[in-house]
Amino acid sequence: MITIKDIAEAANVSPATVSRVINNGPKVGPKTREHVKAVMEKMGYRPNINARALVTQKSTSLGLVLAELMDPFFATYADAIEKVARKANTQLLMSSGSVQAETELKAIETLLNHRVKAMVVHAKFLDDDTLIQLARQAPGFVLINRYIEAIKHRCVWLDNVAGGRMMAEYVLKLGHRKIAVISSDFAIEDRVQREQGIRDSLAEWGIDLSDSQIVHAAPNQEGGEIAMRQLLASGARCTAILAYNDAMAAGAINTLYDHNLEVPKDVSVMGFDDVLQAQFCRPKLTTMNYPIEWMASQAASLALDYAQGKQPDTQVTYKYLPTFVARNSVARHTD
Amino acid sequence: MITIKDIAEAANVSPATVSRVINNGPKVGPKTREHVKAVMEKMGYRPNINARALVTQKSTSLGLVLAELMDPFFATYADAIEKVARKANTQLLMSSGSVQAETELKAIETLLNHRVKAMVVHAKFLDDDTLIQLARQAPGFVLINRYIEAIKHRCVWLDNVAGGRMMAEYVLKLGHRKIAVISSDFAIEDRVQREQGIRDSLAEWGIDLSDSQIVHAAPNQEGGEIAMRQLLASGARCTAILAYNDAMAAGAINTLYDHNLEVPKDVSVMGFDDVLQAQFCRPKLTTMNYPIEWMASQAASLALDYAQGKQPDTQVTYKYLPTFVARNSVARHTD
DNA sequence: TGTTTCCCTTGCAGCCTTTTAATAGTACCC
DNA sequence: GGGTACTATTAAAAGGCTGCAAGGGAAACA
Repeated sequence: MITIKDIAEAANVSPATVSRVINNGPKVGPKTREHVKAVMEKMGYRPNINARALVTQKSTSLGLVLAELMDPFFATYADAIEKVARKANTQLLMSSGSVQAETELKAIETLLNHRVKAMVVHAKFLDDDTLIQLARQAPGFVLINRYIEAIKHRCVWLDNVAGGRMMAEYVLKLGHRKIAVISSDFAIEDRVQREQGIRDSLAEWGIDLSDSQIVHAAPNQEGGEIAMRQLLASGARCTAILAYNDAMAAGAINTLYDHNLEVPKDVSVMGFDDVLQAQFCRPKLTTMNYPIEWMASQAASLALDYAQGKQPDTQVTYKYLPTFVARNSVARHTD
Repeated sequence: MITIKDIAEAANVSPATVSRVINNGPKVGPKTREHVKAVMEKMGYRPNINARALVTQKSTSLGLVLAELMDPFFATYADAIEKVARKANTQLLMSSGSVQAETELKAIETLLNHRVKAMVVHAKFLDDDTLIQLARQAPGFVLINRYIEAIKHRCVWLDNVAGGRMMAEYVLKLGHRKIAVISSDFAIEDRVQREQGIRDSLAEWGIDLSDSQIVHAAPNQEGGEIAMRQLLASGARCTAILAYNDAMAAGAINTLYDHNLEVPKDVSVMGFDDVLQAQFCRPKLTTMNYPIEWMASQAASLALDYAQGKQPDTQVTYKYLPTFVARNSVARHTD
């Protein structure tokens, strides 16, 4: 592999000059610059990013931690980050596998070992203290979909409680009173918060959510199917189902169809996230839009900014609200 | 940031010894090893991957080039690669944006600049010669979804012609004779090959595919809708539609519904790829399964092997065949 | 012509690791 | 106790690049 030294020799200048040409630095005469460029071109020079990272003490890549690319939610998230990275002329260093505390930690540490200064981290299993401590090690460490007070200016998160409330209020206003919840069985705060929001809202209308009206299963389509079957089997009659996400909602709809119940005529079903699946589903899902694209963009920009030494704006907070998306899976309830 | 030298000092040994402890190298006494380990733990040492990459002359990361993460096809592809990477204990260095020759080239060059030895490349726009030349620069350069004779042992590809044939044969055997094709308008070989396969098969049955029976549009749901509208508007009556991919098939179905045509009762529609969407669609899509997961795994393993100096097996070829997936969007045709 | 100024260019040190060749140390055998 | 045969350890160089401080040359001025 051909180095900066080879170029310097071939062009009859010093490595330092070549370096400056490469980095478009100042203090290089125009004719020298052209000449060096020509030599580089001719010899097919490739800067060694590793050497550069070593000497400059930082990696140009943007780190990314997520759970699983197959999940359309994460795909959207990763895609948004990637777009920011591309615009900023850096690549993504991806550390996937955030499905349990141990792997999550490993993913983040890998990025730190690479001396990545900017990273967007999706971590649901590590505890607050660990994350705070890790955040200290990279100036551009930004947490997405999670809020930790001590590092709040590095958190880009969704108000899940509000999201839960919005779901419940919507179906309540449409006349539904018998409401069931299909939630995730993952031990993460999102689901607890959304359930909380739903409970709060129902309580305000004087409705109590009994244990039989809330079932937990894996947060995917199959889980939705299973949960719905369980709900039907338990005999709990309801006119509206609030699902933890679109996949579960889609699963619930499948099961309902199998039981000859039409959506939304007989039962209304509401999703969350508004991933592509919500539009492919029949009927198209009424759901809450999780503005993950914006959030991810925001998080990536923030990470890049902090990595470059920008100080956090103490005024701003990066809390996002889901927005309501009306489609065809929820209908007014009339007796 | 704390370095190997700091550890060496604190532990009263030389950097070389520390290095050997880190890498589980030989020639270190057990008590020294333990001691050094303890010091590293205590001081929170993090190996500098960049320095390591510089001295060893290679990056441990696995490179990945693709078009767009949002596309479920690519998400599946990336996910499969990521799984292999994780198992091999390396991270992904992702260079996205392979949507035109220029960005494709840039993506690959970025990886080469990182001295990545293993990479899986999805490139549809660069010409053969350029790719051959680039492949020379990384021992573990593997091309996916493309076949180039000169570097065939580095190509993991799908037989698209055979795929096209299979589609056509299936609907022909079900009695369809009036067949239309909704294809992509991208200038890539896949679509040409699939169309070729379809034409070949039809020709064997004495059927000619007229120009009015094949329309091109963007390879997504909207493109499918547009193409289908165009087809209907042109008055070309047909009983079976062969789509370039599942998204286009789903779009076509939408348009058909809008025109009060039922799928598959009135018109059969067949997709390609078998992405998640094929299952979410109503009716569920009959389609061709593109074994991208297996192919991606294969490609990643191959890349890693080659990067480690393994010689290509000249006997083996990495051609894959799509498989037929029967669901509910295609029916027998009866007059 | 001699000096100053300014701009362009260079030499060198340093970034952190790995690795090779050499050294110090230990154990063993005769 | 001197020599051999290892083993554990170290010093030093290398890897490619950047950035600082300093050097060189030419133009401009006196």
